[in-house]
Amino acid sequence: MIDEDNSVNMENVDAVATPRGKGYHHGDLRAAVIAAGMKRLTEGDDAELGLRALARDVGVSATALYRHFPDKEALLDALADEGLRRLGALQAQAWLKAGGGKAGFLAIGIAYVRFAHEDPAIFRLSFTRQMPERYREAGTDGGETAFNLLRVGVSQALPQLDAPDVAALHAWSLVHGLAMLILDRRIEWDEARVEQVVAMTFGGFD
Amino acid sequence: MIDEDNSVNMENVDAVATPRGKGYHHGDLRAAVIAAGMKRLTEGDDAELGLRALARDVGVSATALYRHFPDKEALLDALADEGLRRLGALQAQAWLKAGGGKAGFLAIGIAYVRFAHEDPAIFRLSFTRQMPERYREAGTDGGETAFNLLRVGVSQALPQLDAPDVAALHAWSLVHGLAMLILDRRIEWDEARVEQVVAMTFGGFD
DNA sequence: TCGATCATGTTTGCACTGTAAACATCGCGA
DNA sequence: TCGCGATGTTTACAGTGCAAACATGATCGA
Repeated sequence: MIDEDNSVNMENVDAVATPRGKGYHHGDLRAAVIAAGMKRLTEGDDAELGLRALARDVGVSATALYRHFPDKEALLDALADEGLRRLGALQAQAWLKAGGGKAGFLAIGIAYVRFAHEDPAIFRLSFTRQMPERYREAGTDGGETAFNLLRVGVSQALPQLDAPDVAALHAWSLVHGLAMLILDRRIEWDEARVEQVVAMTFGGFD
Repeated sequence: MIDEDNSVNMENVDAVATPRGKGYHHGDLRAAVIAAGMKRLTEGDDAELGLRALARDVGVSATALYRHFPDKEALLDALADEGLRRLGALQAQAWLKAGGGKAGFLAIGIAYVRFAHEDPAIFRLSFTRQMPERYREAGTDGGETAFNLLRVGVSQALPQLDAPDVAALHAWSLVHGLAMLILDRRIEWDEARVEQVVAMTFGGFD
């Protein structure tokens, strides 16, 4: 149930709390725990991710989780990574649906903010967490996808730009800041307004 | 030691762990606790703000803090508020030093990001925390200062703009996103680059 | 000046948390 | 078939936020 790229195959994991084998051994606990965690993150904006609670969800003793994660932080890292992967998928989808180009670029930005609004707990967990060093070298970071999409989007949508990476960072910062401010209730969610703000950067280069 | 506007007078509060009276009663525990908390936040990027540790810093039993804060969350709220107040002060200072106008506006933005870089724990605590409802109505929020400065800066620096609040939100989102991405080590701190990115918005309206 | 009262501090204890250590069970390869 | 490694369980421990009962000392009315 874990693909070679480390992502969790969510289709075969309605197995939350459903041991595949009859008894002692679970089958694929790691995937089940991650699925249960994501479920908790999805419903209920303030997610309580206690080890014991998570273990109970899956139907297993608390310390069993230590066979698959060195500690709680590692578990949260895995959840964060999964969240980033979902975000990346949404962005790719938005890009395609908008037909690429400048419109697609704008769609990517809006998808970013919308994701934060619709799945606040996942977004917060995914980003509000110091990037572990191990991800810097290893290619396991699901978050790279998100930024790379932005970077590619910039250079494809605005090929005439002289400083594409600065522009990409600008775009990323803008949507990330918007997302965070909405998450922490500094500003209210208002899709129209978000589009206005994002368009100021994402559409205003030419 | 608490001014009428609820801010903590930090000059008279080298009294961390220094009871003013001789014995049982402390003098001004609330202020001392906040000072101790800010100290912990300043040194050491990952602040451990346990109630017991904080109480030990101040030289008082753990449960004494409950005479001044209903619970830990309230204590953290107070620390967050103090952090926002400091940020506001830095921004005001930057604005003045740059002589106001468009340059001052840009300086405000850079000060925002620099604060996040130099005092990461304070910045994170101040923002990564759902805004409590009580602050929405009451005027006790130190964070209003920060945003209001931006808003005022926008309208003063760019009076010809037709949608000043959208521009202000744009500016805020940009610097906030930059700050957060740096905090969570998604990107590295690089002052020159930050200036470039910020200038794209803060200097590029005319 | 005395004494009650109330804000402020302490002690004790409880439920809960992450996690280490020792033990149980299962699956697979020799 | 046996045994060993992977996986799961039980038990225990230190640390946490917090409630309750108690101690102290400052303040204010008689």
